[in-house]
Amino acid sequence: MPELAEVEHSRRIWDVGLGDRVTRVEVATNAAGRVLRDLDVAGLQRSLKGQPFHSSEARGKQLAFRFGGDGSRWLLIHLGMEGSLRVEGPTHAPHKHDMLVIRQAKRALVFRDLRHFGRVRFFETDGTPEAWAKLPPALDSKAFDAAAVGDFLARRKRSALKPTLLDQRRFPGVGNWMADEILWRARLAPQTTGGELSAKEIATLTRVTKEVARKAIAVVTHDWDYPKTWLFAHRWEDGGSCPRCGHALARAMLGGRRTCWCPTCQPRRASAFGSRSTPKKTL
DNA sequence: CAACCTGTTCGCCA
DNA sequence: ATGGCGAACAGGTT
Repeated sequence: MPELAEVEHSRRIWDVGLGDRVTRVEVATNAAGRVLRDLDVAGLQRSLKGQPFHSSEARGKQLAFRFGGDGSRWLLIHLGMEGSLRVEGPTHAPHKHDMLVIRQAKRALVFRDLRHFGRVRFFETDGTPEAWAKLPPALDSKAFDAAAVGDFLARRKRSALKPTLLDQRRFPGVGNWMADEILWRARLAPQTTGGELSAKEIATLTRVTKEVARKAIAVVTHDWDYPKTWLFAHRWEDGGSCPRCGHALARAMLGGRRTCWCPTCQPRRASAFGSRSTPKKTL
């Protein structure tokens, strides 16, 4: 479940190969039509061969690995649902779900994706590839503020907050568990609609989103052990209870996603009942 | 063994 | 044009 923090962690895994030259690039020969769609494989192999690994960057759930002395060769990877980056020995024999194997003299940098929900793209350009430049403002950026969140919620005033938080165009990096963690901290029921929030609640939601993003990255960087004070540590358990008030956690499908919340810390509003019915009024 | 789960995209509908 | 929502996608696990 690669979300923002796991993606940032994944980025660092390949960093052991920074500065070293690529000797060879191998791609999955079968079952990779989806992950490698629109990828010019021959062009990628030709372009990376002999080039040093220049730098890496993560934005939300997106990863960029740049190659070449000037970093002009951009390998963009999205891990999908269960994709992972790994470092194997120089003689690594590709696993059947290894979508990409970038060989260097001392190691192999591997992108493995069992579910084939990931995506690999490649661009060679003097500037920044458009696919990278047009990514939305990161959660920790100044542009991600209460005004931006408020605008977004205003356009989704009848949508539940849970699916809205999963929208990568405004909340890049937020995934299923982060969305639940954010709503729990903000004391907002996941069924609450965007139009129901006060200005103060929008400010809280924005602040908490930044906080969860920052702390999740810090946790992953240090010991990968999410504190028991987080909803995250309890949401997977059968039964689990709220780490704040001890009440039994509630679970339901919302927007097609398994959702966990505390019914007492995150009370539903009267107007939220029946929110799945068709709106009778539009503006 | 069919259902499940996950993030994104796509298609359809209003 | 835009929002909302369900289906599709892949395949290991239950």
